Amino acid sequence: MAVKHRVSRRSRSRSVGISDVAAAAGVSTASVSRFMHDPMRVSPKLRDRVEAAIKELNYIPHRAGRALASRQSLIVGAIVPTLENAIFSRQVMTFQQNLRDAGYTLLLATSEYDPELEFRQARVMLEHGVDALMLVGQKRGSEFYEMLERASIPFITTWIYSKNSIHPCCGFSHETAMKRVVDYVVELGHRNIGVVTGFANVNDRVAARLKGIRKALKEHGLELMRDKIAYSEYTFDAGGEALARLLEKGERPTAIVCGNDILAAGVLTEARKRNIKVPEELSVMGFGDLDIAAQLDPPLSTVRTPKAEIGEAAATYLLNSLEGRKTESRIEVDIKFCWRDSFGRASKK
Amino acid sequence: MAVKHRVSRRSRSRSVGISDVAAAAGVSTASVSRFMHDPMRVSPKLRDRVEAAIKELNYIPHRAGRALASRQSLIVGAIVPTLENAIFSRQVMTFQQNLRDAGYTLLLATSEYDPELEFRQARVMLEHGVDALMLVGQKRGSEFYEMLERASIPFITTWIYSKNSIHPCCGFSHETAMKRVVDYVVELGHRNIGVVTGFANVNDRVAARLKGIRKALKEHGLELMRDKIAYSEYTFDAGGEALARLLEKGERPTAIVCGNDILAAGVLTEARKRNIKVPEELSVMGFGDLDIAAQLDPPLSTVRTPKAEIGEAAATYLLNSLEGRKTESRIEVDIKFCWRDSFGRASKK
DNA sequence: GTGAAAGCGCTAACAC
DNA sequence: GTGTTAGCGCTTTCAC
Repeated sequence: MAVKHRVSRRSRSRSVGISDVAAAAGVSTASVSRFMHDPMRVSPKLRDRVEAAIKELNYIPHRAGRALASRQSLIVGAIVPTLENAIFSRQVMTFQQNLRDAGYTLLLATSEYDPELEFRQARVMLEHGVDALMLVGQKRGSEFYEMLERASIPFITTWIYSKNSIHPCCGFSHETAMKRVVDYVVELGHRNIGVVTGFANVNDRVAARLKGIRKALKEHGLELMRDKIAYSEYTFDAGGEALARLLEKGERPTAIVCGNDILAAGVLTEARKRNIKVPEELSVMGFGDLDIAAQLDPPLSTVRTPKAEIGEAAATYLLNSLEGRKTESRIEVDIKFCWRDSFGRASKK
Repeated sequence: MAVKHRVSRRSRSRSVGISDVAAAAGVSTASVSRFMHDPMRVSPKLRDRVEAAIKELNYIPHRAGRALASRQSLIVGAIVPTLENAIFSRQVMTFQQNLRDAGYTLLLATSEYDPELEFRQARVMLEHGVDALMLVGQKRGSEFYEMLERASIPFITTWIYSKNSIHPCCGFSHETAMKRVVDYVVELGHRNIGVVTGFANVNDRVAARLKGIRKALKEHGLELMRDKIAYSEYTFDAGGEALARLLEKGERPTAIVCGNDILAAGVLTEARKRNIKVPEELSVMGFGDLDIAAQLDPPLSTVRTPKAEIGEAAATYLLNSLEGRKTESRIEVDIKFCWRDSFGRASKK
């Protein structure tokens, strides 16, 4: 069976092509091509014959040929860090649906948060002749953007927004988001705030969030001490361990701000394990608003990010660019703060 | 900006191709091609010149050309129902990683559980000349399989397993899985068992699970009454509503068996809302073992399915087929029953 | 080991 | 409206 495929690919009796259809219908290949793209451009008589021939022969056009001749692959690429994080899988799904409705197909790769790998994947996509490309984040070497420039295809960076962004982008300001969160956290009386976050060196969104946190604290005359930050992988267990590390050092924080909901869930569990009451003794804040956030015990306060909207807006931007339509290239989406039971006022000691 | 792309695509000063490289290196295109595929097949002197030319010109080979000439796209397709369900996004991610390591790229589409759409997506993939295809489930019209047959590419159906499967497959028997679950549930003393499940008419795995449930009950002299089944969308809220519907009818079940963990989570929440104690008054069983299962309150009993393993095994099978290696085409993966606090003995009334 | 040249399946300019 | 034809960028015989 396995062998069959290999053999058959090579020696396959040249599968039916446009010329076979043309011959069967007694027309030229050009007419078949015209029929394929816009049936109304050929006469009814011819139309029927071509249609019949296509059905008869089970003709499936070969897009590689088409791509070569028309310089359009009708493929759009997307590279996301991972599909294990629901925010990206949701984004990709919506992206794909919108592309499909416009006749494009999705070439998908994951970078696993590895810049090196992301670059290689992008290169492969360009080799495949993608008509456009969606990326996550903006932090990458200049060779990357130069490569895109040379390919001169539209691309967009997502989960990033700044009015003055150098590149087209679609997202929100992580800095502003966290600034606002922490402003409110301080307002609730918290002074000793711990942070559980992903690794900032690999991910520009994490760095921006930290910046926002620091900014807010500074404005309130506070400072984010190094021993109040626990860097962690984006897993449930790592979140719990991160809290454990935080608790080992100095005075216990009254609030923990987390880089995402998975980490926050881990923190919640670890807190329960240690008999620390949430939110009475410890307030916990997530980020992302995964479906699970509201189901946790206690329900998790978090920041709702519009995952689907980002996927859709990215698709819309790229499609507009491809079709030559005028379109906004710095797209801000709304986030929402969801205050649930996991977060409360600072306990007065 | 938008316009720029369109214009530039059409009028782009023919980007650098293999002949440019050949010219720059003072060799034939054949030699460049040889160098690309196996540097050792050209002399060291020539090798250096070609390598330099490629760097110099930033040459990026165009795979459409290659695909046309070599009859290999180096693209593999995957169609899954959705990426919103973590089992599929996990599977896809692993699938993609394994493909990438072998030099293939992933073309991805979702069917949204719509057979019609799945068929169209599959067709598009064949148009793109995918070298192989991964699908979910086996229930589809014969035109579908005939189309694949004509394309004569290897494909595999996943989340399905049967020794005697007509098509290559990789998964487990949903029927056996649920039979074993229910056998045990009955052993725990449950006689009045409710089922919250997805829609069986669109999904062969759901149907198989129901079959397994019925079979187990029958062996124990029980029967699955129609009013003990609640069909539901695969969402959290729908799971809760499904439980509500079940409770409206007749005597309250002592156990609820769910089609997946999301539904089960909804059931759990609805039960709490109604002050029904889990597991004392109502036992709840999920399916799939998502990360959240163990975090729910109480921790959810469920069936662990090897999502990554399925993605990997599917990739391995397809790659083996493509490379002409002998390979098992009916692959069974192990599932594991996770008994956690949400499930207990039937209460004695 | 290397080059020349004939396509792969399709589109698009041009001529009718 | 329709057909002819010259490529698109690459691989792959086949000679040398």
